[in-house]
Amino acid sequence: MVPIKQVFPMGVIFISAVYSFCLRFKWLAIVVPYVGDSDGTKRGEWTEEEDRKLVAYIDVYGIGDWRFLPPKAGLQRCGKSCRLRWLNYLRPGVKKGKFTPQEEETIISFHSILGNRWATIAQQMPGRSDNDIKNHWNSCLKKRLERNGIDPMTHQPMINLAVKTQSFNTDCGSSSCSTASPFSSSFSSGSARLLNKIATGISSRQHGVDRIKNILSDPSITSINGQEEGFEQLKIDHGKMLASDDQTDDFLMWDEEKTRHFMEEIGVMDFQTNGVYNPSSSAQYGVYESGLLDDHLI
DNA sequence: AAGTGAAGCAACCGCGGCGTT
DNA sequence: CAACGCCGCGGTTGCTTCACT
Repeated sequence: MVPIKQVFPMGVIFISAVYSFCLRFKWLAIVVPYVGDSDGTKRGEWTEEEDRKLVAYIDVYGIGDWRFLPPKAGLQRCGKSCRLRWLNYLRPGVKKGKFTPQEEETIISFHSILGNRWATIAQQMPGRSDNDIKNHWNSCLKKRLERNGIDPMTHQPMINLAVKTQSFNTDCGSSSCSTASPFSSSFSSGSARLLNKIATGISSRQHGVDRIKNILSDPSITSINGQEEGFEQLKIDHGKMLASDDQTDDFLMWDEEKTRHFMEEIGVMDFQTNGVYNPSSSAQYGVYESGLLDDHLI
């Protein structure tokens, strides 16, 4: 008879070994089934069987009401999860694998105009889902731009912004103002919000893809000068706001009127309707023109 | 060989817009 | 016109893989 003192540690080791083994080979889902929500809907990774069911159902009945699709298809998933799985993975023509340099260039170019409007950007890239593009941006392109001294939100060299931000931090006597980073998070997030605000006005559900293409092909914003003027004005306005004491997240303070004014200045509001966007002209945004994003960096 | 961090990817969550009642 | 519910979008999280030490 083995004393309990000796059995217990052995048992613990055995159980953890089994657990690790199951986890490593994804057998845990079988050994310990994931229950999911209290209503019985399953969550987590999709199995091949579930994929087959979803594809088979959509092949026959097409995409209808996502709410009622799961029970009809014999799936214990919520409609949202089915939709996501279909759009990002199972949909015919969906392109997997690495992004080509051309695709990356296209993403950067569109992002410089549209901001984080991933769905709109995805419409310009057949086969790529918005989730795919978003993931690639967040995990790769954004960091690459940052490494090369380009603010991924404004698509402008960060050096100027850094100087301005540092002066802001110097002016700010509050201990809450971080001086560790050369870039103010509030400015970055503010810029992002501004760009998204602008993009919201010209893209997605409010306006069609054709209209966005028109914007992108508009000579008034494709000219480097026009763009620089716009950002110069942005920086001037930003500087003015920094001078004021009571505004830390300046761009949040922009109302619709001010945003519209800025958009008019950079020529976004008064666009013409002709032409098709050409990714090869992405140098127009100054990113490549600056020489900071050379071929070897891509 | 083991540990650790970065990168990549899949999926979930919460919110806002829009259509319907 | 308000309330409600669904859908789509963007942000975020968590897991796996890979590279490096």
